[in-house]
Amino acid sequence: MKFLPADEQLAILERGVVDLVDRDDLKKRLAASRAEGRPLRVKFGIDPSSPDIHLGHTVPLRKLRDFQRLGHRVIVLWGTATAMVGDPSGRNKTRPALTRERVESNKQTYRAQVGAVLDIADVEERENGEWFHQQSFMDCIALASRYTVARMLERDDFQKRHRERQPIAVHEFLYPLLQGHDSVELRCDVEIGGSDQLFNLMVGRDLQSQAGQVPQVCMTMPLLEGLDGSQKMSKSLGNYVGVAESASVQFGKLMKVPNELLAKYFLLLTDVAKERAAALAQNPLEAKFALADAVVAGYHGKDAAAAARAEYDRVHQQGGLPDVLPEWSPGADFRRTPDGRAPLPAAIAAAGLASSSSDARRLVEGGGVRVDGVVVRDVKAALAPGSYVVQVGKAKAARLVIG
RNA sequence: GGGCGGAUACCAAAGCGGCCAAAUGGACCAGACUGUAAAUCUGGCGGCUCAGCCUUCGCAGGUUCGAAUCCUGCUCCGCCCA
Repeated sequence: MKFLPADEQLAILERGVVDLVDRDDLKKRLAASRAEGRPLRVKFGIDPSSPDIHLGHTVPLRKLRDFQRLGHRVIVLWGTATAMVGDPSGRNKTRPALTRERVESNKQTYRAQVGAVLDIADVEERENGEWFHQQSFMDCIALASRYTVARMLERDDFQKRHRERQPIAVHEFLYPLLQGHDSVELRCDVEIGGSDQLFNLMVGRDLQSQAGQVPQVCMTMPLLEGLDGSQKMSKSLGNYVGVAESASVQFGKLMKVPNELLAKYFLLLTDVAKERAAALAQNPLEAKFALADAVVAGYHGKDAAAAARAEYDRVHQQGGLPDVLPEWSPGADFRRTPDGRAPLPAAIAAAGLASSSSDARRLVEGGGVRVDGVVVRDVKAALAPGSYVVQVGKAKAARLVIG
């Protein structure tokens, strides 16, 4: 493996980072690695605590990919042990512990999605259960003895919770130690994490030096705000773009990114150069198209991205229909009118275009429902046998076939 | 272990015997406007065979013609003292 000169690598690796502890150290290591032809060991820990990953998770993953492309050894550390503790970072309360089975199944779905960003075949996959599931309680005490309460309390979120008299469970104090110990076990040169992870990463340095290793370089990436523009992207908040979502869904969602966030999304989710992103920013709509194009192409390919764009154009700018129209027909238990027609609200709900027939009824009353392109406001409307295209709002549509 | 306070819809938070499917704000949905997004305005926001009916206000009982509102027990949470 031939490595690029250290400063060239550094230029790529520095893109988008928040903290780099420290830069000179990284540069030296890159130089040494090049001289010796030895790749750096770069760790990123993932606790499989929720089943799907979204663009927010891909920010550090993309950084790993940079390392991977530069020829370094990328280690994805599955936190099969730590997931059961729960990382307290950025949380204001203790989170529920997961079962071992749950962790394992989450890991499998995660793994497939991580492969969309990294070359998974060329990743060293490990899990911290390898060592933690073996260790005894005495080992745990030994680990705990390496750090003081005062130092643990330096952490912002612990400090805050302590000040506000929010409970901090004792095992939460252990989390940073576990994560740090992983770096010792793996002899990491570099660890990557979200910017809320800096403390945990730094603990790794301390534990490494105590173990006689050279402390790792810590690199943190920004947390990505979701589509609402304010809160961290998360599935539970519904402001996310999932890695596993279809091209047209991803495209549509990315077109909803707040203008203010465009530059950040370009920086962290695409390889588009800063200058080009700045030039694009002159025209937010075009910039957004370019962003959606770049991201969607990364997960689904250029053709799918182009198709998604054409579809978006048609659906949102011309009020047309999506490419894929789900089809629905009434089942045997669907209640019809005496003359065999299908009541519109019930059909809309059954077809999944509304959450309930009451909801569907309100949508009809509110003028949000079109049948074959014509707004229907009559709640009592019913569909005679035949085929209809029913649209709810701009983006939801289905073909209803009444037999 | 002792004392006090609280549990209301997705979240926050009013209501404290009938006028309560439950004020208000946020989130969300639909409409208008807009080349995207934002802002603004309008309507909606438990369910149903919908001018009516049914199920909700931590859980289980009780009082009452009538309970989210009163009583009893239970569960959980917060605060204070030890």
